Order: sequence, then structure tokens, then C-alpha cells
Amino acid sequence: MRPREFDHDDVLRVAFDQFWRKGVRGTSLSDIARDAGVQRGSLYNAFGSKEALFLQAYERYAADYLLVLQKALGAGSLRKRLSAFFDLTITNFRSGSPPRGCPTTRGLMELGPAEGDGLDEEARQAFASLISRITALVQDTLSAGAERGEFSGSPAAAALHIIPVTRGLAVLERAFGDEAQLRKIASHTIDLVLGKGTR
Amino acid sequence: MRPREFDHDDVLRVAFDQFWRKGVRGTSLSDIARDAGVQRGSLYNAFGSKEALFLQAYERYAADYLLVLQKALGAGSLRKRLSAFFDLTITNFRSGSPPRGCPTTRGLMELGPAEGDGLDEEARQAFASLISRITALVQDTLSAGAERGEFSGSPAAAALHIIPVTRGLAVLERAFGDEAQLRKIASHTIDLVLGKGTR
DNA sequence: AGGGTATTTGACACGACGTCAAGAATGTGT
DNA sequence: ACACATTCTTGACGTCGTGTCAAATACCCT
Repeated sequence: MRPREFDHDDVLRVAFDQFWRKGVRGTSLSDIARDAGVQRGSLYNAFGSKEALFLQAYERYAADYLLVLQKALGAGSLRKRLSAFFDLTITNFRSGSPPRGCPTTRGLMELGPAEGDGLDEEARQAFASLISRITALVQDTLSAGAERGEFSGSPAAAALHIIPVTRGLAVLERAFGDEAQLRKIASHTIDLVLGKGTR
Repeated sequence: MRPREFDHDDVLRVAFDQFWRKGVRGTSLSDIARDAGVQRGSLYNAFGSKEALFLQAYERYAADYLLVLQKALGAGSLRKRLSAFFDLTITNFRSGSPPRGCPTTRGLMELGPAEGDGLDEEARQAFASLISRITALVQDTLSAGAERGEFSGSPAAAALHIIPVTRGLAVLERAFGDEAQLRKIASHTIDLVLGKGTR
């Protein structure tokens, strides 16, 4: 066996950085190869295809991101936890300059189920999986809050409400790029869920 | 002058149908040309570029969609109007088989601000414009409801809350394809905004 | 009828994805 | 120590998509 001349994880990191900044369709394997100091053909040999490379890079990101979220949601009052959740969400897709947006949301729209290529069903599942896990995390947080008397509604219903808001924030970020607006919506949503509504 | 051999609007309709089903990046001008019975070069001559063609087709869609929305939001109690709004939203991106999703959300992620090409700022503006107009429409609906005593909160704040939810629904539609879930979230959001929260 | 003008048409350049065969470098068995 | 098998690397190739250009074409107008 001939050994690899590059580090598998390094390539994954370089690749995801590009995918995040320029989108999957907007990033060519030549770009990644140049940036990683690897020949394009080696990428095909090691990962199989552009989509497979993206998926591996994305799974890495998703696992890391979940850990960060989990840590941030583990302390403080329920309000503080929800606040931290939204803050992390917004900070995540306002990172970089220009802001890189939400890779999950963007990926879903770029690679999700398409007519013809039945291939990207696997991609859809990867994105859906991260969203599901985040939903579960938020729901657990709400449940814990309910047990401590900080919340008196249905954790499942509330989580099912919070998640689409965060997905919507990702869309609005890209449409308007107005971080203050995002934070306003986030804080308003927390108020609504916790019971200090628009009334 | 030599007259056009095809109908400008026909091409726009055919093009948007393809863009909607397969995404902008996933639709080639050859596809559109074949489907419209036009030579590819003629499209470049008439519209300039793929993105310009998409933008014209999208503006047509946006104008039509706004009219439909406006009509649907014009009658009934506030609750009925909001319900009609969400229903139309969901029905819109559950249309077709497989469901075509939300062209605005997908377009934003496919064509929004990207590193390098400063060109698609125009596209971003088109998407943002539709979202803004829908926001204004919802806000007006809430204001009218407030005057009639059906709502006692801030129309601006409530609209700013409802819109990201609809954007989030577009994302979840693509991630899970579960229409029942979307409708559940919608009805829950109405309850929250109108004051029957999770409490 | 004829000239000007815009449209059509096909060829071309370029870049991207993906495949393939041939070359190169290492571990392994004798 | 040497040869072999196995994997990685490298460059060439095919295909498809975007966009440009010049030549051919068909119509309107005078």
C-alpha cells in the first residue's frame, strides 16, 4: 500500500471552509485541491465525489456544532439557556466576513431532493438529522425548565415553534443581512414562548 | 427589424416552471430552450444571461403571488385571515409533485450574496423585496385586526415574528417533507400571536 | 424593391465534474 | 534483500454548462 500524501482531516476542514463561504455548487474541486495542496484526482480517489466530500465535511461540522450547543444550553435559567441558544445560532451564521450564513439551510436548498438526481436523498437526511437533534436539545432544555417551574407549556410544542424560527432567521440573514433584526426577532420569540406575548 | 419568433411571456413561464422544480443552478438554458422550442442563443439575445432570465421570471411570479395573497387576506376575522395566509404559504410550496418548495427561500440560498460574484446583489434585492412586501401585508392585516379589537399587541412586532416562521416552514418542508407538521406549526404560531400560548 | 436592423444559428472558448489507465511509492512475503 | 501486490497519484480525456461572436436570415420601412 502506498500511504496518503495528505491529511484526511485537513482536507475536510479546508473543504468545508470553502463550501461554507461559497456554497456547494459555487465551490469547485479544483478550488479545494489548490487550497489543500492536493491533486484533484486524489480527492476523487479519497472521497468519491464532490457530494460525498461535502457530506463528510458537513458531518464533522454538525458533530462539532452540536457539542458547542449542548455545552451552551447546560447552565443558567431557562431564559438564559434559550437566549444562549439563539445567540449561538445567530453568531454562527453571522461568522466570517462576509457572513457565511447557515450551512444547513443553504445546503438543504442547494442539495435537497431534486428532480432527476435521486442521489441527494442522503444529503437531505444529513441536514434533517442535525435539525432533529437540535430540536431534541431544545425540547430537553424546555422540559428541564418545566420541571423547575420556569415554564408551564408543552415542551414539544414550544420546541416545534422555536426551530422554524431559527431556520427563518437563517433565511432572513441572507435576505437582509441585518443582525440587529435577527436578535430582535429572537428575543421576541423567547418572550412569546415564555409567556410575555405581544398582548 | 426582424420580429421575435417566440413569445416573451411564454418563455418566462416555461423558464420559471423549470427553475421552480429543479432550482436555478440545476436548470440549464438548454433545458429551457428545448422546452420552449427556442434556440439557446436566442435566450441570451433576449435576456442577456441565465440570472437575468431567472430574475424576470421571478418578478412575474412575485407579482402574481402577491396579488393572490392580497386577495386571500382581505376577508374574514383576523384569525381566518392569518389562517388563510399560512394555508396559502404552505399550499404554495407543497404544490407540484414532488413539491416544488419555496422559490424565494431556495433562490436566496442559491443566488444570494456570494464571495467573488458581486453580481447577484440584484437577485438578493428581488427576494428581499417580496419578503418585505409580504411582511407589510401581514402587518396591515394585523393593524386592521387591532382596530377591530381582534388583536391587542404590536402589529409590527407580531408581523416580524410571523414572517421568519413562514421562512422556516419553507426550510422544514425541504428537510422533512411533512405537510402535517407544517400545518401544526402554523396553527400553533397563530395561537401564540393571538394570545393562546403554550401556557 | 431594397437597405437597415434585430433576431437566429452554429461554432467556439472556457471551466466544472467525473473516469480511466499508466506511473509511483510503500508494505509484505520469501 | 528482492520482487510483488496494493494503494495512491498524475495527467489525459469525455461530457456538459455558460457565455461570446460572426455570419446568415427575415422582417419593417421608405
